[in-house]
Amino acid sequence: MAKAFTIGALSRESGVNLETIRFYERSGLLPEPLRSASGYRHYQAIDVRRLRFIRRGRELGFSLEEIKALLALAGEPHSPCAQADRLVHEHLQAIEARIQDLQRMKAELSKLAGCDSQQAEHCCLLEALDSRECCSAGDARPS
Amino acid sequence: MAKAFTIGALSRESGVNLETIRFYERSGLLPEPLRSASGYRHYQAIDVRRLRFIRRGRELGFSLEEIKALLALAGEPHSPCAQADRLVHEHLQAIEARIQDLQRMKAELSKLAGCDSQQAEHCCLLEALDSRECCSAGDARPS
DNA sequence: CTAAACCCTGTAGTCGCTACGGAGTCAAGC
DNA sequence: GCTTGACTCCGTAGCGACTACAGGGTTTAG
Repeated sequence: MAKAFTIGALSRESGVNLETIRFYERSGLLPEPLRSASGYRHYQAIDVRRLRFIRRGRELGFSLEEIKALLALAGEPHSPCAQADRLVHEHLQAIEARIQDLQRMKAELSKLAGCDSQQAEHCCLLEALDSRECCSAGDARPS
Repeated sequence: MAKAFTIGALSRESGVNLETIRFYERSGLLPEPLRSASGYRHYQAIDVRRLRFIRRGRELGFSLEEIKALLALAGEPHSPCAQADRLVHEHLQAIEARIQDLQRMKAELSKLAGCDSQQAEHCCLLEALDSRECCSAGDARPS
């Protein structure tokens, strides 16, 4: 009755790479599935759901450890979800910090871009890396 | 005359971890330095400068391979800096893409945050991971 | 002279996969 | 029954950018 999937079918169904599925099993994110006589893994619908959960978590930037924790929380129907909420908030903060980081990089890089000197020794871009000064700084050379 | 640095001094001077310096040497970013009779590395001021260049590149998010390329360009005084500029532009695009990515994550996570159900089975947060639906979706529960 | 601080090499761990090699298994067509 | 091709198995190694040992040798200050 219950439809069984081979690992290839599970991969197609869940959108998770086949080798990644085996990796998740080794990592303890997926339980060890039943096996056929010849040792082939056999999965059920619930595994598709679990894998999609994991995939979605990855798309949202959670680490595998965080996803493991979320899965454990989801499996405990009577535990409060405050912990899950805390995980989300921490993760949000990490993402915001990362965005700040990248925006700082972007701003600095934008200042460097557009140098078209014909000689590397006058390239404000390479100089900027050298000296932390940018084209627009006091002793800038014409570029 | 030329002040020589041990690896520890170079580390303090450049702000790059001592083990990382050795790693950069193995990776071909730093030339192999002179050695004392007992095998200790001896560095010069130019190495401090080179390491700072690398550090600055890392702060701007360049990969070690990209930094290697930039260093090569900086060492070629007569080559045009157009190549360096292209590297910077490509890197800028990658950063912008990454920011977009993170902002998408942030937006989705923000929708999930704030659930305070007392039971995981009603936690919109975990459900959202399960079903791709969020609290604010049609069948949202009071939270 | 001794102890602390430094340095050496080589190797293994992190994270989240991905890719291989070399084997065994299964289903379909002839 | 036999072949072919697609699938699966396992174990291991690679990526990038470090970081952290272990188990030694060296230098320096008191």
